[in-house]
Amino acid sequence: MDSVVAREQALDAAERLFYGRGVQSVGMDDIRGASGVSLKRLYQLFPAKEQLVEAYLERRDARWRQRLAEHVQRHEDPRERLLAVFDWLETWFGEEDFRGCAWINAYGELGATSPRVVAQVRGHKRAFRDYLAELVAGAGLDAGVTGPLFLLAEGAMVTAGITGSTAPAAEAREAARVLLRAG
Amino acid sequence: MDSVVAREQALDAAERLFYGRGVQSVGMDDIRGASGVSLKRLYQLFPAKEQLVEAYLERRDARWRQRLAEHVQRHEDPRERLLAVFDWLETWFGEEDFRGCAWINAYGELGATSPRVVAQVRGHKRAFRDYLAELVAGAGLDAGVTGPLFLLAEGAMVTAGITGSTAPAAEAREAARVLLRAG
DNA sequence: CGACCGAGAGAACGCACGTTCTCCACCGAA
DNA sequence: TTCGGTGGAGAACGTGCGTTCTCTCGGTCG
Repeated sequence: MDSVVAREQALDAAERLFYGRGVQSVGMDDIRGASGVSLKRLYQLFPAKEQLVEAYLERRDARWRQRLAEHVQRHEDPRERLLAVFDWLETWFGEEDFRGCAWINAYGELGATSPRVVAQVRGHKRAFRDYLAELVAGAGLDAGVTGPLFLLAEGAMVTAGITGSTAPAAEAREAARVLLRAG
Repeated sequence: MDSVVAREQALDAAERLFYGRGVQSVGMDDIRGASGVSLKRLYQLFPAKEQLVEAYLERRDARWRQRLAEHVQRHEDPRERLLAVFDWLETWFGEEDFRGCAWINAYGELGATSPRVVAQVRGHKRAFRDYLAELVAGAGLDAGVTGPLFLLAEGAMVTAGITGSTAPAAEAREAARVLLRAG
């Protein structure tokens, strides 16, 4: 059935609007207007707004990690792969609609009131950290460098979002290079 | 007049509630209930909720940076002072009501809709970064290490908030130590 | 052809909340 | 004592929004 199409369209609109303007300032009616999916259908697909938010974060998580992995896999050298993470952050930060990390923003907006959103955010960050750990292991490095690399990446995301600059990615990459050499 | 007292009480309540539950889920009536300051008075002191939010962030910024500086100043050695920043982060993360960085959270919640809040957040982060730069200069280090130290601190704040653990502070401190040695 | 079923448009409902207004009790001055 | 004004409690107002309901219409099956 094309309810799967409607679902995709709803999620497309939700992602664009929630990410761009924040969750709370976007009404279900805005989603309907932007997606062309009627309210009735929206509530059939997602029994409440919170579930739409959850689905938005979930789908974005899958896509985000896949895009990152695709970029990283283009490199052969295991150490280059680690640094490629920061290169990818830079291209992400430079995208026109970049407005910071969707999960960090969602945590700031809903972390105090929605446990389900908190779970999504923790899941996403854990997955990202695990992915870094894989890359670290693949490069034969001490597992202890995973934490610092993760913190550098998180700091870069937050700072790029707040300042609207891509520079934090290069800074983080440079710091990562030093850490890998010294650690 | 004790309008200055009322102002302090209002800001005390605002800080407790806004930080603990997020800005949007706290109503002006909640502020009144928690502060004992009547709505009429609240609106005399702050013409709109947004200005109360602004004042909350501003006062918290002053206090936050003073607490940090006080802790750092207890150390003599300039390099120790830099590391003391991360020690202080750890005690901050361990406070009972810690819910992440108030400015990062505020940016996530209101960054898309309130330019005044964005200005507060940028101002706070710039001040923190400038303070780190001072410490770096005082230790006779290359100014280029300021950025990485800042990113480590930001990453630690965000991660401590999301995971509810103090561990990111120690991780960041250790990474900072390595960077200072290797840079 | 006619009756039913699904879906869309959008009105309606209930509630929350930012902001303002009303009413009244209190207190200092003439 | 009376008058004016200050401030508090809380009702009232307007709006926005999450969610549900109604009405209508097009299509499909008997």
